[in-house]
Amino acid sequence: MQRALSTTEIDTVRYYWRTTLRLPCRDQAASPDCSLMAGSTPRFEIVARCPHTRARTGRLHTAHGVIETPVFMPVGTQASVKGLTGRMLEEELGAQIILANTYHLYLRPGRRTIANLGGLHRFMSWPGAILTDSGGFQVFSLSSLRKITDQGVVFRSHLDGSEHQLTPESVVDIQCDLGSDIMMALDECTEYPVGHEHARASMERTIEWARRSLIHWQKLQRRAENSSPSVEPMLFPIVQGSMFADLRQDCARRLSELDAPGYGVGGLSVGEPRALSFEMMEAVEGILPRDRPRYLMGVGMLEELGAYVASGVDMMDCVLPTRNARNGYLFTSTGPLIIKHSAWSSDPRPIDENCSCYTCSHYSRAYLRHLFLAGEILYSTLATLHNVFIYLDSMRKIRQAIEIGELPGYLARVRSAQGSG
RNA sequence: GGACGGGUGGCCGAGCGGUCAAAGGCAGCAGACUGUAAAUCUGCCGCGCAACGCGCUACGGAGGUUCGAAUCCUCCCCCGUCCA
Repeated sequence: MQRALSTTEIDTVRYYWRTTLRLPCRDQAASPDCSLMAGSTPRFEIVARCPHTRARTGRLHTAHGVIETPVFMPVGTQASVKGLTGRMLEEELGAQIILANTYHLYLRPGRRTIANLGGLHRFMSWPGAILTDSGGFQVFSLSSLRKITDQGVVFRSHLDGSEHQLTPESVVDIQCDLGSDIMMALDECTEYPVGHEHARASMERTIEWARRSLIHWQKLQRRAENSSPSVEPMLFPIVQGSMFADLRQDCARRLSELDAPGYGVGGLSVGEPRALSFEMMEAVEGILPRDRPRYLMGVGMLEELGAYVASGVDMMDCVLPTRNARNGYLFTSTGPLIIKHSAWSSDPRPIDENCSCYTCSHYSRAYLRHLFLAGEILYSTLATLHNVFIYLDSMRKIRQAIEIGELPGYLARVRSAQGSG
């Protein structure tokens, strides 16, 4: 299970990415101008690089639109960003891409149901791009309900207890059925803390699974060569290695050989101190190909987004804006606001006076507090709308700051404002 | 007027001689949440303290029985249902 890729395998996979996916070759893409060469549509164009940090802005092309990076992707695990309609996501929030989850949708309503109804986009009426997580996170979060084997993961369904095996190959198949724009390879999201040896074994398995995923995906593509849509889905492998820089780097190096269209960095924010998460991201930043998007999975707090972008992250997702909204934790430009606090019981101000979201331009803290305490459904919608807005708006501002070369100044201003609330 | 049933901490409601400052729920007050088993979970929640202990006040009111009463007895005051 820990064997290295054979040269032939690496070549096949590389060939596949460059032809079928029309990826620019890595050397070309090292220069932003080259990556825009005529005659081929690069999947990821770098638009601007920050002169002071590792940050960059870019454009990631999918069958469901172009994604401006760095991007924050709202999480819609069960084909729903909880509390929001597609129109809110699209029109109020300007979201370009959201997440959904393979494990959850496989269990319910099932891959065939979604495929028969025209795929996930049509099923949930979402016109933008969809990234599907593989179920690797559930290896971590449902650890009591699964068993890892070399073949894959056997889950006992959290819904009805039935047994299901997910393999790197089947997870690609399911994501194809769903019609994902960006598929994630099955990985093992390691718990924290673990010893070096455990982390190494887990990382080796993740690499092996990534290799199998890519080869399987390539076979599927060959079979469907003639009926391929103009823009194919992408498949991202995931860097693991727990909190060990040497393992992270080894993993990044070996996954880079696969020449994938993008890379996930997983297994962070699983309980470790924040400084470690940054350290792990920084450890792999210089190793992952610079011309491919890097997706930092499951991260983070509003005030951390900029720092991760500065360390070279292009894509992020996190349940915090949606889950915390429902639980009464609202993000603002001046720090968190806990809506249930009695201090807001008759406060006419919006959640955040600097925010231009629908919620902030129509409703007071007092009203939202009332809705929260009364258990009204509307609360969740308005709160989620606000939290997701402020995340996406923050990313918009980060992109602008990068493009005018002023990211460090912007980040410093955000930091000082966050502490002033 | 009579017969039952009942009055418990902000509310509902268990307890029916000691282990009761009194279960549980709600409300209230705070905290947590990071590729979502989450509209969830945790803590506090009579008052006062040099507070993992002590003191005070408390189960409608007043007496009583008992080493000991929210729990048993007597009277009184309320509330509900039914019968006149």
